[in-house]
Amino acid sequence: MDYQFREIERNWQRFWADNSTYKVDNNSDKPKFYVLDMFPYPSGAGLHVGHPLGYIASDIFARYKRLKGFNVLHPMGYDSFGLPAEQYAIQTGQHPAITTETNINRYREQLDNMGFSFDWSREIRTSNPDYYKWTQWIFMQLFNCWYNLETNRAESIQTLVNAFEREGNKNVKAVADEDVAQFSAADWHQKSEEEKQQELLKYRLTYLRESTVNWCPALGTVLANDEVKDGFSERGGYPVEQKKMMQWSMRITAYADRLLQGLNTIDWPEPLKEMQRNWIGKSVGAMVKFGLISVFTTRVDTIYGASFLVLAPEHELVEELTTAEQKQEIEYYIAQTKKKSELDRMADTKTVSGAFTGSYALHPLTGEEIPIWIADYVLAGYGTGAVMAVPSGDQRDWLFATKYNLPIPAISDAQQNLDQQADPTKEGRYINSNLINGLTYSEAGKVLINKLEELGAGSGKVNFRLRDAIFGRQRYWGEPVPVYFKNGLPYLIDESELPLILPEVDKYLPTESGEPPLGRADNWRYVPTKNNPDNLPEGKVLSKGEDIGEAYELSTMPGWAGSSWYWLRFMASAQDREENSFAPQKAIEYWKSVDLYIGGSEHATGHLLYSRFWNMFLKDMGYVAEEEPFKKLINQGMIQGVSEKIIRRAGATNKFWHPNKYSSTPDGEAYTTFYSQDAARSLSSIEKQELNVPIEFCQHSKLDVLKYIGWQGSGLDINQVIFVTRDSYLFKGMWYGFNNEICKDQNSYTFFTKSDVEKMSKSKWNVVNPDDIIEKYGADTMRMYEMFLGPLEQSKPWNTNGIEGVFKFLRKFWKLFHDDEFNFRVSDEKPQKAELKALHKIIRKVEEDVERFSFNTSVSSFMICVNELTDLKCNKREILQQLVVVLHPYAPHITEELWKLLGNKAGSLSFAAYPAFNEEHLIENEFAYPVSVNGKMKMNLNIALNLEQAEVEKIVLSNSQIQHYLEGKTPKKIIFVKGKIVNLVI
RNA sequence: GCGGAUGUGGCGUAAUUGGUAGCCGCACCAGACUUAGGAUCUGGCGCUUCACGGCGUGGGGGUUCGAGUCCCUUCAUCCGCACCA
Repeated sequence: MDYQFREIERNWQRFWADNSTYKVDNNSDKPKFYVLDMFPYPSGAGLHVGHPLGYIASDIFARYKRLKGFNVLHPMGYDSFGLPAEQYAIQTGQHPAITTETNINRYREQLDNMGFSFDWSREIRTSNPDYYKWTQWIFMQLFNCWYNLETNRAESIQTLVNAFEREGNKNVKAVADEDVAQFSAADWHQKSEEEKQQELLKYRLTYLRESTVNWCPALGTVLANDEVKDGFSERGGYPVEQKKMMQWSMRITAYADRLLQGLNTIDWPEPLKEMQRNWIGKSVGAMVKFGLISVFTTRVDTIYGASFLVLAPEHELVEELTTAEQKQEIEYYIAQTKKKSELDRMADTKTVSGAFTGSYALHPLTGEEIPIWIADYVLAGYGTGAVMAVPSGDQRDWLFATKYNLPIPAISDAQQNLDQQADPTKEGRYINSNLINGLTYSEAGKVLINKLEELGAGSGKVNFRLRDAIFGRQRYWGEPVPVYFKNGLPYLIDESELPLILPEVDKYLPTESGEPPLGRADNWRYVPTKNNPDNLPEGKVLSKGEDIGEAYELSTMPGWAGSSWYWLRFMASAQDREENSFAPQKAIEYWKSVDLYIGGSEHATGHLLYSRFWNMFLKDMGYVAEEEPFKKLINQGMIQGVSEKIIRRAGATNKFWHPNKYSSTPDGEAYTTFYSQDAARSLSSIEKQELNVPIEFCQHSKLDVLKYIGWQGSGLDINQVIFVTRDSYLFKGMWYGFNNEICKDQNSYTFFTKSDVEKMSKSKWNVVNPDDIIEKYGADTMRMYEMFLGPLEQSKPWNTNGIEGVFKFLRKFWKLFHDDEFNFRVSDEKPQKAELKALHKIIRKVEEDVERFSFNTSVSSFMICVNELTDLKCNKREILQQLVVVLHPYAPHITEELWKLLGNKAGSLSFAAYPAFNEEHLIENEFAYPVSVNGKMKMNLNIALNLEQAEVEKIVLSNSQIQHYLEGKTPKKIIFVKGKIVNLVI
């Protein structure tokens, strides 16, 4: 039999499943290794060839590590809560759980097709109650904790209550809401229960607060900052506006510094770390009080140049500060600002505008009165929403001062051209700066901060750009928040009552009164078992609005909740999940953290930041073993689609004209024609349109015109289509005169298409389905080809054209060990030197490549290896036995089959030891290596290794490169190491 | 505007990390076998030149015996952030 890849692959996939080959145990003497993929959201479109790229890479690594003797955890699951299933539910009424289930089954089928070595016994779905039970549980832990800056970790809220009872909050150093007022122990004791809860809410790590949120009216929900791109929602691209709402938030800002510091301890791509650093946005500066108004500045040294203050139009003091005369102007300006969309405001960064409030503030150091303005270049959301304007040092302040004729005092002797622009220099010495006159930048800061602290007018302060994460979503298909309300205050349900199951609703839309969809659920009320002796009798169902119990929270958790801890759940084996924890402590101690995480960089400021945050919190609580969840991270590049387009004259219908030789149609406008790309260029004046054609009709930018015409989507009638040309020789196998012959039954016809790299999408007809590729070439070929395409981390377009090369390689490999009748045949003779050399070259190469994730070069090397063995007509058992192990991570099916044919036990390859590399087999007769002269310079020397020393010296002396260094002298000494020259002394 | 990355044949890429630039594959060309080839095998394939040779890693400059690789400068493309005080 020839290489029957489909049969081989199906058999092995069944074998692996039937034997649970890749089920992993939490108890093992072997060293552990945890390889994780970013689990997918199961969308309705299924997987295209771009999706598995990362999975293939991680699978190669996981299989490689297994062969190397590691106990490898390599799980997979589904991030199955999310918007698309809900949007679909709104349109069709189909329950999102059903949609999700269908999609998951489809995903699973596709994933199984590719021969991945996932331990499916550990599969998770974030929308399953036994999973989200623990998502809710973590939410509760966060709610029950506050962040103590003294110990720099999260602590139980009880320790905070104790402190309040003992001495109030004056010595409490916590990350908390900004509006916490000081109170004593006595004050605390006087507070009512509600007031106490109200106060504690300001400290909890999940909290409810009125805050400005990104509201997306089209989606009917709030969005987190990372879910908004350029003023539009990431999903769907709907406009997003700012709105004040009562919202759940997570106090991620408490971890800002640790999230920043931790980046230095993990092996992640530098660009991704940089993105997180920018997102966290730490800036070190000072808080300064100008009377009532606090400002944040990173350049406190420029304080003497502050000639006015600017507030954000939304600043809370604006109304108070506005004088009667200025009222109209200020109100007008605020109205104008509101009208400007987020986009306009971002686009226009060149001009500044503002209005004077009429009030003045006292400069804390000079005591001078300086005017207070408002302007929209100051953001309400950053710092204090107010800045001290230093026009000589900041370009925006300079523009503003110039426009409104405000003073621009120089503050440094190094500042230049202040009439042209601001000069933010840190050089020179300060002038006009009283306290710091004559000092340099590095000296000034301390002096000023000391003085400000002494005056009680300011202090050093670190500011972060990172905002707390909005946690509620006004949607149905998400985890219910395990909270009920009593007298308007949130309380946790009892832990024993988890999971709080998502209720059924009649529709997936907001209620008439504008509440989230959960407002439609009957009986969505908490009946506290402890507090309420009249607990509901069994079986009793409350009708809507019936007043028993307390109202549950109506919003659900955001999409990122379930994915912020899922790698921990995988640590629990299937039977461990019965236990009363998200994962047994023993399992967590064993697996610790993810050793290799592969996924897209689009999660840089979302998932990857939230996950680190939750992990750090759980570390503080002692639930996880390590501070950072993902030790090494690799971003696989995106695989884009290549769409093929034909260009035709607008309104063209049935007639094809091959335009290569002519610049106009045979009889002018009467012809409706399709043009090639080249023709389109030369005919740029004619109105034309681009049409996507299905890529399966194209190869190497050539369109199979007949297939295209026969395709329904072309809208053409094959019996009506006419080809016209005068250049009959252009067309192989057919002749078309100028006489409009009807085109039928022709084999080939060359029409070029224009290729564009775009995202894969149905509407572009450029989606490549992995199932089709596997059907035609097999999963092994597809796996290797995806790796062969280029470096893993690089984005690249998918191009099916080259896949034949990889396919040929596998078939060649197969045939090498089969005779002409396709019987498996190996020779038991001892391998020759050349054969061993080919083998050991690939052993070393693959080991090096896999360790540095350079999978593409390995595939090339495999091809070279098989070419060499083919030339040697090598079919030695000993060679194959080892070669198969090396190739296995890349092409698991064919290698398992050959392993079995070699007489090994089926399935034992998966854990066979990796063959040892032996350098002796690689020693070559001649090679180049670097040599130094006087221990310094290096040059390359080609020497036959088995020459006598004297002969080597002869070569040295005749080498022109070396002569250059010897300057005509004879070397005094030639230093050999292991028979090689390494240094020449002259 | 700030930050990051990338630039090598017709195409995807490779280069022992400063040492013969272009491995491997696609496409293309020629040949063999064949009734046939969208099968298989063999050979060729950076540009230029009949040839010897010359020129070549976006452009310009530098360091070095030697630069795709290091330094400076410039251009182009992509990504991220964007009035962050």
